[in-house]
Amino acid sequence: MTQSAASDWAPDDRLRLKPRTFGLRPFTRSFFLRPTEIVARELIGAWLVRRHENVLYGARIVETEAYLGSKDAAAHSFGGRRTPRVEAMYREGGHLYVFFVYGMHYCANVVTQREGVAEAVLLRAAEAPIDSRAGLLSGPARLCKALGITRELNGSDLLRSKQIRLLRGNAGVPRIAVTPRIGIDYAGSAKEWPLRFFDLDSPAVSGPTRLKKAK
DNA sequence: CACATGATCGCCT
DNA sequence: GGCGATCATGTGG
Repeated sequence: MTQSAASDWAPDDRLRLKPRTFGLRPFTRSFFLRPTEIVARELIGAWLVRRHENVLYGARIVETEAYLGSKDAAAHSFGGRRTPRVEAMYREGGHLYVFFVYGMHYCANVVTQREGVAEAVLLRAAEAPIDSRAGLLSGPARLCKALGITRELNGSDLLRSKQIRLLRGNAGVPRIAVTPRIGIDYAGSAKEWPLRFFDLDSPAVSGPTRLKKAK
């Protein structure tokens, strides 16, 4: 097989969690039921934690994008589209939506809003616990590859799954920048909506690190 | 059934 | 800045 499976994942030791992150606390469900752009902003600094053979690995999220469901031409659920692929986006906030793109990459999203409302936050980049500059988690597909996120984890509950969870950050409020989203040229006027958020102080952000001046 | 395309990345110029 | 890899998915016939 040429396509990677979560069960084949060989974690990088640089993602092994350090003792200072062992005390990270969980999110409440209600965190994910608020407006998606708020959740996207507040997920900067949160930790995505993965278990492999009883060892914990993880990374600190530094870049996200909000996708606003049926009114957002960039969202897979635009216009109320509901197909088997998008189904996980319709779950209650706090679940994971994983999709496959370009024949070789996975992307991971955190579902927001109540069940039946298909909005989500794309995880675009994260920092490794040891070396924040390593770049192995910079970009949505590399983030998935480094953490072994594949379709097998699609639909996971990030508050309860044994395999993958999301935990609150413990390092204070980061300085946040806001720009339009990346890679959605087909989305008409929605492509200019300011829905990409990143940690201004992180070296692991994937795309442009400043907003182009208008005109 | 056939076909067009993408929420990307890495390598090339 | 450009382009090829590579295939699941959605759409249309």
